[in-house]
Amino acid sequence: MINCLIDGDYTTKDDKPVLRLFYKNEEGSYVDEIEGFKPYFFAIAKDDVQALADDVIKIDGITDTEIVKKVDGNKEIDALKVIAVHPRLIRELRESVRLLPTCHQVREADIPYVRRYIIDSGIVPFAGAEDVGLRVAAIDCEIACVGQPDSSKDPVHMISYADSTGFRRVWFWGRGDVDLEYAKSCLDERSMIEALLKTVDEQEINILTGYNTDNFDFPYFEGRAEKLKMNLGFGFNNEKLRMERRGMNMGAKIVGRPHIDMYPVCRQVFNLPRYQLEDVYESLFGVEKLDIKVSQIREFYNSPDIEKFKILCEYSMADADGTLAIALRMLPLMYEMSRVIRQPIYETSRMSSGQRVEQLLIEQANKRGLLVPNRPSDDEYGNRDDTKYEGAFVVDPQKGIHDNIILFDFRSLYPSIIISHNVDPATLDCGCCSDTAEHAPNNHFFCTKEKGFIPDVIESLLQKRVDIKKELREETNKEKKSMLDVKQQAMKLLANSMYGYYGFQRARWYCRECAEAIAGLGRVYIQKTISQAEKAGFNVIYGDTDSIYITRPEIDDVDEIIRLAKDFQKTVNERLPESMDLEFEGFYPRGVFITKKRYAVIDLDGKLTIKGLETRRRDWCTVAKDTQQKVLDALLKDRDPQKAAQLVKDMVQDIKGGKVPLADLAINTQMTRDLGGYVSEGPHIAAVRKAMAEGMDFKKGDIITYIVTKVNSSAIGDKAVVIDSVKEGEYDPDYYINNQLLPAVMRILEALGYQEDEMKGLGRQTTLGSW
DNA sequence: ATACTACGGGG
DNA sequence: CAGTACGTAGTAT
Repeated sequence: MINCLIDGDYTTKDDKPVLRLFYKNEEGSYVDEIEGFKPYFFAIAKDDVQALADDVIKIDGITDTEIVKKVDGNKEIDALKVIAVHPRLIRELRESVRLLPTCHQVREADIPYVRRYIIDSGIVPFAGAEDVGLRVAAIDCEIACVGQPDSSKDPVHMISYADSTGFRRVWFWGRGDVDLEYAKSCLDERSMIEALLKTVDEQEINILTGYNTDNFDFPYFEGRAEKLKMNLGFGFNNEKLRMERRGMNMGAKIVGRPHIDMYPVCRQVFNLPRYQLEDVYESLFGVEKLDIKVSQIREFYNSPDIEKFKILCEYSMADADGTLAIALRMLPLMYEMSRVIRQPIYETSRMSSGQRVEQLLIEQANKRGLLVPNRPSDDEYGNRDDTKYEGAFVVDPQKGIHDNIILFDFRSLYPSIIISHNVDPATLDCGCCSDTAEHAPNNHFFCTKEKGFIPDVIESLLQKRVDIKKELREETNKEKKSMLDVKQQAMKLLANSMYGYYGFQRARWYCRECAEAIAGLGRVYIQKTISQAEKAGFNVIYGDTDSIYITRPEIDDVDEIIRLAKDFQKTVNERLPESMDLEFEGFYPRGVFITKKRYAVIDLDGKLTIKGLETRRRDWCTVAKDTQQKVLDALLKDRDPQKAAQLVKDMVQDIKGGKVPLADLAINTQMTRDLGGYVSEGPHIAAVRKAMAEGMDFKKGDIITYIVTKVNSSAIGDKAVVIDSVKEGEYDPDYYINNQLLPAVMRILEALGYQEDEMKGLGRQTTLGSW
């Protein structure tokens, strides 16, 4: 019988912690309660560990101490294991211990109780997840409101639901039945929400998913539940939904029935210019998902035309269906990640790659008796150098438009470098190998006698990956094959993150010298690869750290180019050590390269990858965003720089002529605090102050929509006026040309030899035609 | 020059 | 709840 751990938390009974582990097996779901696991951390003595032990045991709340042998960096030491009554006391206790005169420092005092238990117990979360029949449901809600949805006023009007058993529903209220099989009319908002809760429970759902549900749907539900005095028992045994702060975002935590928001997962795994549900769906499945404009939700919900209302139902259903499809594709990767880093999926799915690597290292360190380094304090963090390493490989791009581009990726080279050179903070510049070890270009070297911890961890990851790939080759069952493929992907993602982790300023195992050494050593391989590419007739147009873009300008036949590139890749990989791999990342029919870190390429499906040029934010006006998009389309789709330049010139004239509608010039910025809370006030707040003087009302959380008007002042704030107080044509053309339109498009057109003055109709024609 | 504030996804 | 992102860009000061 496989018992698959899907979640865990703890409660308190008689002032003692009780772990609750939520499992699913073939027979159903159950909870395992565990008592008696005591929280602990470590203390290191100034000089006398026994004296420290004598002091520590006197502190209230500490039940026991134990002197244990631990390895710290490369020294073996006597550490004091400090055992406490309850996890919630740890914060205070670690301070008391840290301040003892006999104490040098405390360690591992910030590892949450449940995580610590999973590490110590050896339990693997999501073991057998693919075999116990986990049930996944996706939900989505619609609010038919004017302006910003506000949970204290606007009710939820529609909820859609789709689960992995094939059950689908759209619930709504305030309208009569429609002839759609899945659509059900409810009495009111309350009974609609109750229908959702009941369905989740009756369908025995294990994993709840949604899209941006952490920051929208669930907080909104919570606001409504407060208003309606309802309990949101989304969890196993009706455990309540709980919103928690995770950094600057929210996390919707549902105990026993983990909620996985697909938005952060997709951001992690895919590289797209935008991450709207429609974008992700299309990039995964290659077909468009039904989509309607936000303003149409209210229009269709209130429309007397039943057909329009039906479109709204279909749209809502498509959102839940689409989210479920994405979840079913992505969750296996998250299950495997959870298994490898041995953490609950709620946390795993929301971690950055750095945090995942760190979690793996914490688990592995514990297994090997190594003390985990502390996280850097704010001071240490600030002092860690974030300038670019000298060793990193970046070349200035060949500016302009290029055709038929191949992207190769070196990221997979770095794990092998870490292993072969034994790159680790504890082996760095050891006392014994200065003469014998090979020195990296940054002049550092690594011990050749003692194997480092991190190289060892990566080696076992890569070994596992080799084993999985072998299994994969022998497996014939399609489902099992894809399961194995996901597993090897997880190993690769973790192994490939380690280089970045060394340079990550918040890392416990931060080591700038290590990151620099890896980049420097990698450069040798990269440069060798580049000269091989050039020898093979390729033109290297851009390279940055771990990737190169190459072309064959003289060949027109795309298949031929791809064939040559793959031949080249094969030759390179044959000469590389076995564990190293140059990867074929993609083929792009066209790209425009501007400067380091700034370029855009288009793939065969017409999808753009844009780096360093993004203006797709609500604090840019539509004119700037749209014109930039049109410029990129003209360059990448039509290969027509003159068309790109002309449409910018035309837009400049339109703006100058006062012809652009205010809606296209509106800038949206959120008021994130109360008026009194600002130290520095941006244009949106200046606009709010003016509007309030005229009797309008604004509050924290509102999105301020403003126009920059013609006022004789150099401060943008003086010119900013909320859109309702501005008449058509009363905008400041200079601002929109110089601060919105041109910044957005010139970063691209510059690379093609165009200058600002020319766009404004001032300068002469310069290098036109030569591009 | 430095500090502050905002962006993403969702309706 | 033993844990509070992230990297970057525009504007104010």
